[in-house]
Amino acid sequence: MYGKYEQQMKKGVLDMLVLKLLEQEAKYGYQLIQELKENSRNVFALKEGTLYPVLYRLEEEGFVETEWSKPEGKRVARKYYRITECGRQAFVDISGLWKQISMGIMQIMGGDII
Amino acid sequence: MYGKYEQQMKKGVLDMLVLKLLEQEAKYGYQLIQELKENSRNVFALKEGTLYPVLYRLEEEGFVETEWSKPEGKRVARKYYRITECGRQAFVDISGLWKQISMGIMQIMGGDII
DNA sequence: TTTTTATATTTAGCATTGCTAAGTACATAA
DNA sequence: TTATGTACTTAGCAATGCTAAATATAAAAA
Repeated sequence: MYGKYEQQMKKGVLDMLVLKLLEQEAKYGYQLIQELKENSRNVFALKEGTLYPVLYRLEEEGFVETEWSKPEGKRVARKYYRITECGRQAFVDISGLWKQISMGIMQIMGGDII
Repeated sequence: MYGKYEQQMKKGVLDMLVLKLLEQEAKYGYQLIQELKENSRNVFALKEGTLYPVLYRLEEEGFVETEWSKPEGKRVARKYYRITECGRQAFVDISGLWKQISMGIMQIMGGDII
């Protein structure tokens, strides 16, 4: 019914969420999809066609670096994404922005958001 | 620097914020711009070219109705926007969606958002 | 009277990004 | 030999916030 709002509201935060998950250790695309879905309790259940373009963008901007590797016993090779120093700084700045904006929203929404 | 993220993060919430401000009483465009800016402490400082298309959309979707009126002593006529019953229901649903999504974000972000 | 200013609305066109949908590739299991 | 599960890629659409500029009017200033 209001699906278009859901889509729009997610804009701009995916980069931040992916950087967050990469803060601890390098991960590959499929893994990120699973973790986003689990950690957000199904709110961010992305299709591949949504996540991979995010990763390519992050790489272009220099926020992550990639490396192919095929762990033994695994079916196919995986492309691991590792956050860069630049990416860590971006994460700090972008999440600061999100704090600011979500505070602005809460101030307008008042009691309607708890 | 990260201005594009700011722009994207605001997507989808403007409709909700405008409906929230219209919940109490009918208001006109310029007034909404000022209130959004003040209430959000400068986070949502919209140009006219941003707000008016939002209002037209809300009208098309039947969430608001409009009426021109020129209060005495005022310079120009104003177009007042009044929320409809349908708009009130939409507000409830859209703000529910925002709660859900922002909760999802917080769950992934953990301590980075407080 | 004429010009300036403040108020208020409208519109055109761009950039970004989440989505659907489809396709590729390969190793293991049936 | 075929089917399945894992993993990555790409094309193209839809939605919306932004910049920029134009229009209109009445009150105030010159």
